[in-house]
Amino acid sequence: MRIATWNINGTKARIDGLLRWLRESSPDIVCLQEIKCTDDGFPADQFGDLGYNVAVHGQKGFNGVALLSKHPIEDVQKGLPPVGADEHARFLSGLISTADGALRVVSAYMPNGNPIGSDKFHYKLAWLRRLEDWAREELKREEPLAIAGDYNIIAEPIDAKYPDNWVTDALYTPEARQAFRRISALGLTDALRAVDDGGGIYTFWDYQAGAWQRNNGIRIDHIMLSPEAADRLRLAGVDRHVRAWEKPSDHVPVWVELA
DNA sequence: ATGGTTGAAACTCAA
Repeated sequence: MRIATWNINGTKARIDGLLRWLRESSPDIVCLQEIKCTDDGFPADQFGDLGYNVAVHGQKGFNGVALLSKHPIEDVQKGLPPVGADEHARFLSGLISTADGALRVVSAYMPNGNPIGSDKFHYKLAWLRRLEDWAREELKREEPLAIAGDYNIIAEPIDAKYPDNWVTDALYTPEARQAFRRISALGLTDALRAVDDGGGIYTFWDYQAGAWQRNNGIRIDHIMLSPEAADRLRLAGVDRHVRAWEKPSDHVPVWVELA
């Protein structure tokens, strides 16, 4: 079973590429971030035509996350507890029932947090604390769980082509990297790192300054697996070729294959 | 040091 995550940076602007990618890679479950539209504006019918059930937690203009699944989606949770703690649509969770049992899947869009030291930076760190609290409780269930999305964290130097360029960016601060380590230490496995820790694998290339052409990328989109899900991990990868398509997102899909 | 680009929606912000 294939689970993928993709920050599409706008549903309307990306619909052609998104449908093309869904047809070619046909993942069972897809976590989308930055859909940048309301629930009503999300083209659920077009995904339904490809055999997907849809859950959406949208917002006008910014943020917004969604789940697509060829299997039924149950027990949908919109927003990271405490739900009243922010107005941003950044967290959506669903229980996916498959032939091999239930699997909880989270589509998450972590705050960017720039500039360092600003209100946005403190919001980022507080949000990551809330995610850590949520994950700690959820892991007590000892069930298959995948927390997938745009973490907006460069966890290690090997996750950037030029790590020195990022030392003044919120994505590579000691605080953000520590938050990632705390979440990992709960018992979650970074699937791509587990399959290939050689570095040089990126999931985001800025639109500016020819970053894609220079392969000036960073790895910030992650699929984190509970022990019960990690036991079933067979493959993980990045669909970097879609970054060369017309009107691309600045992110590319990341995926895992579970037995 | 600066500027470089994109999306959504509004004449600017977030990334």
